[in-house]
Amino acid sequence: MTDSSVTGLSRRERQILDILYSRGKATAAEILAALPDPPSYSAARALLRILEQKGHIRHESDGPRYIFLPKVSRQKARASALKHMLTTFFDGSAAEAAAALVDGSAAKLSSEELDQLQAVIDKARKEKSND
Amino acid sequence: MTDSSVTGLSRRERQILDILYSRGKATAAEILAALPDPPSYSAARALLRILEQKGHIRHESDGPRYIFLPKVSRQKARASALKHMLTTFFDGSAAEAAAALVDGSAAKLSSEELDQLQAVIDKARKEKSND
DNA sequence: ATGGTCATGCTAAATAATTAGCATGACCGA
DNA sequence: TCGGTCATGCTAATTATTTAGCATGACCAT
Repeated sequence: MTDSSVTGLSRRERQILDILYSRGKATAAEILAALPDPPSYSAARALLRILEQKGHIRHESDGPRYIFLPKVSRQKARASALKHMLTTFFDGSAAEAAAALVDGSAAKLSSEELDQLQAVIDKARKEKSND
Repeated sequence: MTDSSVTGLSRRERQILDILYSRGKATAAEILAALPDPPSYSAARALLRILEQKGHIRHESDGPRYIFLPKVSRQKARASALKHMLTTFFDGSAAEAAAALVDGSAAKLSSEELDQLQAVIDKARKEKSND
């Protein structure tokens, strides 16, 4: 896993890739609309071409237009993003990060969500005893 | 909270800010050493000057050299980074993100850490009942 | 006190990123 | 079938970023 998957992207490239990861897939027009401080359509297209050429995204044809998708799965991208976040902001501690998510003002978890998370913890405990 | 705090940085600027957030503070030489594909010392210095001018970092004097620090607290930077990560990779769900942290291959949590996290969840439940 | 080391600042050049312009082709409705 | 709309691709120019070079000053050891 190269670090350049994160650091190797220019600002616009990142913005576009973020949009694609949050939406799963999108047309050029949708991406343009979602871009902060949106440039011309041409500019967006050019970026998409570059991203594709670099191997970060691919496209499918949907009739007259293209649908763009990330080439690396959301799962994998997630994992590297989390890892990067851990080392940058949490001294590598997943526990602290998880706590910040539950505790943090950014989130209000429902009791259902708390239950789910509880289940994940219990599962982790169980797996631990099987070592 | 402007989005540009994230998207408004160039590649090198981000790399440097990440280093500063992960270490808390650093000298120019340390930052240079930590940079991926490190440029010249002069180049690193120039970036630091720009970041300072843009208001992202500041410096203190430690004898003959400067110590650079982020201007926005780690806490706040954390919060925006988490938020951004949630919307990009977890459909805004903090619960899913927390689960990924506990469950994910990126992390092996100790039972102590699991206990801590458990406590945070219990606390959240309790606060919920006080609504 | 002189030369080496290590820090700083500033500036200009090279490189990379971003942008818009224009050409082309498919399709649909008048 | 003609004209408008909306896609596409390619290319060149602008703008931003990144880079290294050089000057200066402090400090330490010879």
